[in-house]
Amino acid sequence: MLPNTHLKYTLIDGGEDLVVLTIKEVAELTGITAPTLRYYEKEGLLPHVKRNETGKRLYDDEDLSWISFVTALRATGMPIAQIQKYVYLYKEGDSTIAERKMMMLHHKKEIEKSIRELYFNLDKINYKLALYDVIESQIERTNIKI
Amino acid sequence: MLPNTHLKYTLIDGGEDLVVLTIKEVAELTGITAPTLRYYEKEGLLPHVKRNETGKRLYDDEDLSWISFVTALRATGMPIAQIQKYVYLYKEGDSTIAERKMMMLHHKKEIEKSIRELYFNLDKINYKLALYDVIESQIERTNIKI
DNA sequence: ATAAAAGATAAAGTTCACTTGAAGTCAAGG
DNA sequence: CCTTGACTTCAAGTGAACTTTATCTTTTAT
Repeated sequence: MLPNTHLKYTLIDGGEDLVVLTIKEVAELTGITAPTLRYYEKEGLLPHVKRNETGKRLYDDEDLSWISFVTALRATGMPIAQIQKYVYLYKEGDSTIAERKMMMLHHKKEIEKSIRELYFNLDKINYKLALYDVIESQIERTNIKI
Repeated sequence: MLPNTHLKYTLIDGGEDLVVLTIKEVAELTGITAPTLRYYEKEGLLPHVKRNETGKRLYDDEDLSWISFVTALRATGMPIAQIQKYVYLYKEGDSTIAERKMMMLHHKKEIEKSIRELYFNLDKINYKLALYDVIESQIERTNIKI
């Protein structure tokens, strides 16, 4: 028996054992559904996800990093198309580092703008809540029961 | 000639002059397109928008307040359906004040959660940017030209 | 050995929030 | 007068991001 053949998801790669996960395990781990993982991959958001001999996806550490990164970009409102472009540049290699950095700088500014706008609008909600507090204290003072 | 008949958009209401705006003017003022204003009204997000004799919309101060409020709710991610519910409760009258306040408190918490999540993901982007800085300084040290 | 579970692809469907188009009415300017 | 532009309604269309369905293959468990 060859070493590690009893371990379902272990590959030998340059003498280094790499644990790989099935799509189901990644879905449970990340909270992203399997269909969405397949969709992201099809759209080119997840480069170099490997397959086993029969075509089933196997996710390694690097894939998990990509998923985490893509999730952060999505959660901060970056459109799929822009992430697509970023991954395309990444695949182009080191000559695109400057452009990728620019994209991230720009996105950082966008996130900061979103945060500022949320605070601004939160103020309006807080003002509304303050009005409700005034109404409540008026009701108390006048002894009106609801 | 009756007073004010030369002013297109002025009504006399309880001795008080109220300036009212056309949908086009409101669109320019708020940045919300006329179709969206109609859509919001149709969906019940804007109560008591008046019309002139021929059915054209006329927006007064109170309508502008509602638009501003609805805009703040939308910009902070409240779905149309929930704003609908809020306006429905508003129309029900004072007996729904407690529930409306609860909705706003809950929404405030959601906004605060969104802000926390944005900061959390902004950290990841900043980490990525830091990596790019490291790469750049490496390039400088080794005198590699791109 | 075989039934059930898990994975694959491709295409169609869903949801949300608008946006656009079609067709008609109304007011102002040349 | 009559054309132009701003309004109206209602219905259909759009785009983004998934999600679901159908059909087929592979793996796992009894």
